[in-house]
Amino acid sequence: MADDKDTRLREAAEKLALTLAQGGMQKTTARVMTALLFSRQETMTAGELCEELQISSGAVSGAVKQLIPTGMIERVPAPGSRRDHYRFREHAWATLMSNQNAMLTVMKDSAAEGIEAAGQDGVLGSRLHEMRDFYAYMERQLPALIDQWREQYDSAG
Amino acid sequence: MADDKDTRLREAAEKLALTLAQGGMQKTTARVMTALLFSRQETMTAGELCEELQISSGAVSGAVKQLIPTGMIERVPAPGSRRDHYRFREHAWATLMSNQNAMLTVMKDSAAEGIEAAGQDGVLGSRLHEMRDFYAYMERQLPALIDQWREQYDSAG
DNA sequence: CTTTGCATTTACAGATCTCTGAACGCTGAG
DNA sequence: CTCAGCGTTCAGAGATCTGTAAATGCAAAG
Repeated sequence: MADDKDTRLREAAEKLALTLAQGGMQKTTARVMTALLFSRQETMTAGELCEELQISSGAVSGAVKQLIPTGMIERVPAPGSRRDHYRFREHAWATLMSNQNAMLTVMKDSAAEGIEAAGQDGVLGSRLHEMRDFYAYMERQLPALIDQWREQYDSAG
Repeated sequence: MADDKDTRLREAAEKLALTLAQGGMQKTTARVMTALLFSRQETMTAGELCEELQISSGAVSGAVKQLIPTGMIERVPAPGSRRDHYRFREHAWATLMSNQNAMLTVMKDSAAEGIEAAGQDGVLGSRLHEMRDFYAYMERQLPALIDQWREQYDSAG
């Protein structure tokens, strides 16, 4: 029974990992992330990840190396143990979306660069103008949206 | 002079393509997209894309095949010419962001699936609960944000 | 109906990426 | 100071992806 639910959990994790992989994320990286996300435990060691996902310790090391800088997971100091413990980070989703803001900035800047070279006129000018306007708008509004969610979520408990 | 600006334009296009490629988009697909985006012309033919990007016609065909379904570019009926003309689509950015809504739904559903299997309690329960709440919120608010931009942009002209 | 010009498809080759297994290095225990 | 137990790094094998060139398909023009 608990075993059955565990199976469903593992399947859900793998399914999501596959979707994320389609969307550009490294396959193993995605699997490590979803394994931590769908784990019943608070944290998992590298060894546990190896066994659960049937991958080498080198692969885990590499995945973790990609995940930590994005803020999705974190290394947890493990007193009394030499093994590294990893945990899916609190508010990771909000962090992830905030990181996407960087991409919005890139897009906006790229449009601005084009306008600088081509001017505001003509087909190209208006195309780039719309692009710059759109991303400037999103760049301003998205963080506000995330903050709103935080407030709403914190107050609702 | 115009040549100089054209160079800057082409460089800006390639630079953005590279960034998009880092973010998971196919390299050639990204190059085709940015070539159309930064083109002075309203539309470009497949042949022009081949020459500009120094790639085969097969590669163009493949890239276009990926780009059209996402709504980023469109095929333009070319009366009096057998060549296909392609154009960067109006409001493509808003479309692109709307498409991301599908991903938000996937995330929300995945969280819900996990909760169904694991319940709301425990570490896992609250982790998934936060995830579901966050994505449900974004799924509702993002389309509204895009609409707001449209209104603002249309009225400002 | 044939020809012509283009787009598309496909098989293949080349490049790239990613994992594994082993060597290496670090840190804490004894 | 040495050993044990990890994590990390690295070279190489394997798989995957992607672009090219050629064959194929299709549609308009003559």
